Amino acid sequence: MKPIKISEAVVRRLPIYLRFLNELSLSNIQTVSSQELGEKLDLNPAQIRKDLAYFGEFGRKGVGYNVDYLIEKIRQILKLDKTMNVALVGTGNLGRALCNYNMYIKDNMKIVAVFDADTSKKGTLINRLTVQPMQELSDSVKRLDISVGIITVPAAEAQNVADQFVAAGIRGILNFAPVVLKATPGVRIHNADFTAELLSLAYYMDNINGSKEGDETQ
Amino acid sequence: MKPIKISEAVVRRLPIYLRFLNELSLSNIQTVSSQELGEKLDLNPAQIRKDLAYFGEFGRKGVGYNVDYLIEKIRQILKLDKTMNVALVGTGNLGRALCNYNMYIKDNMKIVAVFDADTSKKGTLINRLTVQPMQELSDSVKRLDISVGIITVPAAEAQNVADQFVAAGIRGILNFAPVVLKATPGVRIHNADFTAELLSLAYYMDNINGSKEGDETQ
DNA sequence: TAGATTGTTAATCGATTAACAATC
DNA sequence: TAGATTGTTAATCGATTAACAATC
Repeated sequence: MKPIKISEAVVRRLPIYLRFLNELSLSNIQTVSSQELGEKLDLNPAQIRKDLAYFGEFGRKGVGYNVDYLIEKIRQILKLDKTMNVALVGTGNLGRALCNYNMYIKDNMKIVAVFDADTSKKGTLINRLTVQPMQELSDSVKRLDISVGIITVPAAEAQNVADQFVAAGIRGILNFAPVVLKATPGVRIHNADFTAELLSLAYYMDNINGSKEGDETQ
Repeated sequence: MKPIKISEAVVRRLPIYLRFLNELSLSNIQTVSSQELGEKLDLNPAQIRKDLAYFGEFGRKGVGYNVDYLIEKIRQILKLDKTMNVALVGTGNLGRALCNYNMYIKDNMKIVAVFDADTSKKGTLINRLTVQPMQELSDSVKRLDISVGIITVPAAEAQNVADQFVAAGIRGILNFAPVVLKATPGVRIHNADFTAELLSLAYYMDNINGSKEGDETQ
């Protein structure tokens, strides 16, 4: 009832928790404290407790969190119980790799349709999916109940693809192209921007042990 | 001289600025204001001015920023003038895609060596690079002056690979595996974690227009 | 009971935004 | 000169951390 706004930072940490909890569960560990989670995930224990407390009282004082129960709860929060259908546009190296991946995405999402603007690729098979031309995108999205779009086209074409996704009624986009995309407010865009990660990595690398010498910029 | 600490958030925005400036430069646009940048990049103009001002006075009051000059400056800040050599471990779909990519990485980084723990892959060619066994990693890193490592192995093996990178003297790691890695303080780790992006995307997608109904968690 | 650990409030820290004098 | 826009300080906002009562 109380409409407490949950910050993005919090939501972004949930998958990190979930992953590690899954590891623990596989090792048959039944209980974990915020202290232990914090150590393993490089986070402050208080932050972890606070994050989880936004969604309910999942722990037991003096004991900690039940691993499997917490997994179940986080999966509910992230809506990983229901599967979502995904369309991917752009069958370059990265796009094809993602199609073949699929195991990772399987957690709750499944690529069910693949598109490419290059009509010469029409009909090509990628991991049992037939590459379709862009003209079929809107129809397929509706017919296959696709709610998420993945963009793996060159930067220059990404906004155009995003527009087509939005027009087709998609509600979430995972964008691998190195551009800032615009969409209507109802559509959520997440960026998987490893080129930016690589560029900013260089910034931190010249200083051997954290201190800089002779750098005019600082 | 004054050792002002520049926050991560600031450094992470620099590549975003750089990209858009490159677009402007290609369109022969010579000047841009923080206002225009803000509109295109969905950022507050004051934030952009503040970010840039950490590194120097790059703009002209009443005029704006000279596009090419700003590009040059940001490239200096991010150290994109010098090329860095990169090693990649894990020649699955994603690893191979990245090797074939390379154009994007070319900005300042070049994959010069590829490794895989699977010895049956030894000698395989990927985009003109020969897959090497892990035993050769340390030697190659030193011989080829490699300073960055890319990890595209399964989660379970990622920490082991990271440890080997660190032992070999690498100073920056781009990690694609869905785990939190530990490294010694001198080594910088950036995560390219699209599976986490995908998981958190689902969270935001059930609410058609931002308001939720009947959700017990909030 | 004593020890441990949560959930939560309060304190701190940091980042974003607003405002405006300086100046092109 | 008038209009525009920076660089920067101050105000605001939000997120992280510390602290501790509640309680298992």
